[in-house]
Amino acid sequence: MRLTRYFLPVLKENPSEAQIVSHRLMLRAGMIKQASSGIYSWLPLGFKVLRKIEDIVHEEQARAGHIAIQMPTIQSADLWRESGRYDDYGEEMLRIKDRHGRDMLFTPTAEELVTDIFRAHVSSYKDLPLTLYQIQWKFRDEIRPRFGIMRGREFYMKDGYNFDISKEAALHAYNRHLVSYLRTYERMGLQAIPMRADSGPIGGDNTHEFLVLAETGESEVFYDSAVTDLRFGDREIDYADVAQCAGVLEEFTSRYARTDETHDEALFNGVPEERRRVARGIEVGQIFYFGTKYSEAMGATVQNADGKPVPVHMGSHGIGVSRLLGAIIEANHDDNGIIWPEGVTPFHCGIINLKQGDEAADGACEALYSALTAAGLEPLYDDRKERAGGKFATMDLIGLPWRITVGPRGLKNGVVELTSRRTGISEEMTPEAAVARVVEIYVPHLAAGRAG
RNA sequence: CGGGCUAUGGCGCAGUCUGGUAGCGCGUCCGUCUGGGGGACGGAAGGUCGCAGGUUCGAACCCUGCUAGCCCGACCA
Repeated sequence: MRLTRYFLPVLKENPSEAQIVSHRLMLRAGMIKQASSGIYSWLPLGFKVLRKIEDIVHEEQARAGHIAIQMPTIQSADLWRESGRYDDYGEEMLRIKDRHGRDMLFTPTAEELVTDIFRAHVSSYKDLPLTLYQIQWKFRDEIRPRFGIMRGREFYMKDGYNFDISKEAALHAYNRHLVSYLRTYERMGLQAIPMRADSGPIGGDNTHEFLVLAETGESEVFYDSAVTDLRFGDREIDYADVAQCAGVLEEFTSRYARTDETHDEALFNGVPEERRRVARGIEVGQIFYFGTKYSEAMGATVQNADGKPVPVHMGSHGIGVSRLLGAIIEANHDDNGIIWPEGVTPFHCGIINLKQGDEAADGACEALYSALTAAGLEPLYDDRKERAGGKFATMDLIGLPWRITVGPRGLKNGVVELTSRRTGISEEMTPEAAVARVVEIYVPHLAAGRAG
């Protein structure tokens, strides 16, 4: 993309409404625009990152054997009355009446609808296990939206639902989700720590929240610092392997790690003092096993091997897709702007032409642009007739992890400059070497996507 | 939902107390000189001052009502 043809309305000054860094930077980098309280339009740069995150979630869901569907945002109240949640959910649920006066609602989650789909079409244990998921807009009418998209009213969320014949099978699904979530977050450059959590209105006993440590997090968290040393890495995983998935769960959840909701001071004191940490975290996902709560209320049964109807065991699992943008920025920024992890960056590499109109500089930039594009990468070429300072400031603000700087001075010696946004370290090299290096950097990230 | 506050050009703000031609900085557009971290100079566009009513010869400013948004708290993925 050439910046002169793109739509990137960056702001030099901080909008007064934004309090936390991710909100400020998203507004300044021209990623979002508030439409009303807690509701945002996604501008090109923000939308691009949102889709990158969404792609990673889809890829990892597919890898775990889960199946994508799409359910409506506006639902009839009838199903919600059937489960009893129409009254339980409270003011947070946005209720709407259609022209006939029928009660409708804007979905805050979809257990009822997916259970309705299931009971209509699945009747045999042979069709299990089954996990259906969607990535869809949700609405929760927060009393007080804040922190930009981190706590908006409208938000984009992956919600998945597993259907299994037994508690044992459903717990495997639970473990499988935990594993797939660890992979998902790690691909986004995030460390999200599973912590024992509270189930809230979803119900159920088994539940973990995934938290990204950040000073601006809304939850107070207590953990054994040993959990921050855990990495999923590139280990091979067989999602059908019950013992292996259970092993990962054990590895990642055996140490103390809880939010303030479930914090137990006595247990926490059992952690060696030098490893006890109290911090704040942003919740970016949660997994639940809730058994037969919805299947019994809504009659979602299958016939087992003996021909007897039994209610299915279910769980639901969410990833806050739009919220992840905020969490990623909270965890990856400096005074000059965002620093995108390679896995989610809107463009792989920036190209700065220090002297637009200079024949050598223009030509070298065009050649770099073509070479990167041909290698399957998306560069963002700042071809504006701006001064160098302005170009650097914009590039730093929008946070592309790699930047190639091209100027007449360097070109006289046959070199351009490759700079890491994260470390600030620059290296001079030939344009060909710079392209090769950038391509090499992205090889694992592109491969991770294809493998899904 | 309690408490506090705000609304003036795309963004940040002054002007309101004390009514009298709507301003500043940044950004945007045009031009010239520039050119390796937001440069200089010259020109220009852009605002029914959140909405409705009232007071007044005259309202961004005073009065009444409404709406929207922000912050703290409780709540929450």
